[in-house]
Amino acid sequence: MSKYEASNTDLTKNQSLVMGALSQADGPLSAYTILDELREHGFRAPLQVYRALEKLVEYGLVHRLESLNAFVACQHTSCGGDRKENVLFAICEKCGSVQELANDRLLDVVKSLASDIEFTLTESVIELRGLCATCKSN
Amino acid sequence: MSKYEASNTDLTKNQSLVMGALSQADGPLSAYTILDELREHGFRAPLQVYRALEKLVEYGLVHRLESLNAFVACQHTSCGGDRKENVLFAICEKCGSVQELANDRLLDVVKSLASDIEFTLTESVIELRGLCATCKSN
DNA sequence: ATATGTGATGTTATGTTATTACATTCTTGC
DNA sequence: GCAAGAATGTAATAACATAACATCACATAT
Repeated sequence: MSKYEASNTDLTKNQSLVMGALSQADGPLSAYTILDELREHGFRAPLQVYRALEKLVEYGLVHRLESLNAFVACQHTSCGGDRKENVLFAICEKCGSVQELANDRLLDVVKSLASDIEFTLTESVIELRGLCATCKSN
Repeated sequence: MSKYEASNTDLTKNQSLVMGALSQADGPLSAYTILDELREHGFRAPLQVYRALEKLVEYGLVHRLESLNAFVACQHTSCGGDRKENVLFAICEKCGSVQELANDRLLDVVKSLASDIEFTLTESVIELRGLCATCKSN
């Protein structure tokens, strides 16, 4: 049973549909792409997607990629709602694939930097842009 | 003489106007805010702003903040066009202020992470969200 | 069983950010 | 002068996101 299915019980109908679309996708999707995919399931307005995404992000099941204005299903067991400083993404600018990484050393550095300037960290947006291994070698 | 004025010679009229707006601002500005500020100088369409911003970002005089869809004047002597992996921003969610930091330790970690997954890094987007020292204490 | 509160949903309209397409003007080197 | 390339002007449209308000579904207290 996948993480998505395990959490599914708690999701509303719209949330499940959006989660399903993101889980099946092989990369990030924009809200409007999700909307188009879900029209056959009765979706009609962007807000239906955005509202579901808001909750899914809150639950840690979905991440928003700021540099793409897109959303991607969490690739970890779960990110929970409380570790928004600990995750980063490597986004391939050729094939569009996204790898999600969690790294404590990075978190340490980020926290230390924040502390140097007395900045109280609530969330960190870390998105690496470049070429994935596959695209690099092709 | 400020960095902005020093570089000014090489900028076109529209680029100078946009750079001026960003330099005078005490924080990040959206492209449309810049447009409104420059209407009195003859600006009429978003593209005039976006085209100037594109060049200014290329020259390293301006940074784009992905999590705000906004732009901010570079706070360093200059960022050049070639160090797009080495800069990060601390964005206060209360007052909107932005601090620009350059940190080699962070860069090392990011490079090491990228290398772990054989990811070829071309740019890194690192934006810390939280409260600045001033807002924290008030 | 009814009332009421809360969260989710539906719908329309609108606001905000960014780009496409094409015409014109301004430089710069020859 | 004049050709090539950069910058600009303008209109239209695409893409992303939210406001405002009505309705529905369901839990639970009376």
